[in-house]
Amino acid sequence: MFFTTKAEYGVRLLIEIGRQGQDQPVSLKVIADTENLPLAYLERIVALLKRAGLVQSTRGAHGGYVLARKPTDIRMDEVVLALEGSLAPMECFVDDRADDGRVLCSHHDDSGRGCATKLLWTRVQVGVSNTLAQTSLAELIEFQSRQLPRAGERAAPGERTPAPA
Amino acid sequence: MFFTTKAEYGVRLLIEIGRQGQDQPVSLKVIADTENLPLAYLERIVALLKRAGLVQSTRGAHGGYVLARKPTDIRMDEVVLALEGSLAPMECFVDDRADDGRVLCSHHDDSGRGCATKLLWTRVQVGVSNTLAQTSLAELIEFQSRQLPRAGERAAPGERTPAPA
DNA sequence: GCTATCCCGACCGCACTGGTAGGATTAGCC
DNA sequence: GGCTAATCCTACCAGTGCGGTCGGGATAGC
Repeated sequence: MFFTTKAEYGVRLLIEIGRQGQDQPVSLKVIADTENLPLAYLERIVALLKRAGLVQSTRGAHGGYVLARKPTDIRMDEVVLALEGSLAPMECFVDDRADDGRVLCSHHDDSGRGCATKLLWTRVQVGVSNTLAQTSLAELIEFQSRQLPRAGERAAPGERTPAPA
Repeated sequence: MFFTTKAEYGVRLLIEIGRQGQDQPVSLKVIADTENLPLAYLERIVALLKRAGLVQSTRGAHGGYVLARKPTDIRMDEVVLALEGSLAPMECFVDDRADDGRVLCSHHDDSGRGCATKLLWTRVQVGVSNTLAQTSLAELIEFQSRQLPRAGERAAPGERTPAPA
């Protein structure tokens, strides 16, 4: 597994904000309750989303968070990048370059050649990035709403949707 | 970053075995020296590759490892899967299912519905898997050989290939 | 002023990663 | 038969980051 719960919780946060926050801000407490997630931890995660300009906050009573943009304009590559800090599939591949732009690859810096593994990880990173970019928050909100027809509603016990392949 | 050095070192292992081991087995010592990697650690990594049937070993003096198949028949999704244990992008997504095949998702097991995040991580996993599957060991060996024209040879000091975009 | 909420830094246990140590086993070779 | 080169195996260890908690400060509605 390579993404942490930051990505999981953060995406859920956005989905819930999108679903419940049409007109007024959504408090973390509500989300923590409905999603059954630790509030204090969510606070730290939503800070990442705010820093990335994906949500806006209102302080004080009846405060909370709203999406900074329309859900159709929020792509998941932005979101995951904000939450995880990087989409690089390998340590030696995170974007810390030398001043001249050369990529530092610790195990080949003596020869200075482009390593074959770099080719591979580049392809992976591009693939992940493209995949995430092709999913918008709006799509996930819509998917979620199909699963739970109305906000707060819950499936009747025993009536479980068969896993959609 | 989400792959560990196991994947990095393991892929390099295979490349070196493929490059140097046309006729005779390649010892880990040689690889550890040429790639400047810790021998004892490589031992544990190559064990993963052997268990997955990607390499074969010969014990004793002049022993070492050879590829179990032609490099063209070794796809990187197999390799990374063997090394990392899983390609699942999320913990709640690793393939440990209930007996009936239901996927366990810890945060939604009370409602039992497919979560929207699952949709997202599924796409990512398929994307990564496809990307890796489209790269064969042969391609990486060839790439590496272009960088270092002959085995053991090294670029003249100062003559550095410009990073191939 | 009370309370709900965002905000922020410190702290903490745990698991895993990356790596080491030491030895057992196997096999070529003189 | 010994020496040596190599695979194999288990245990160990330090560091780091993850997931989570705690306490408190700032802010705003009522």
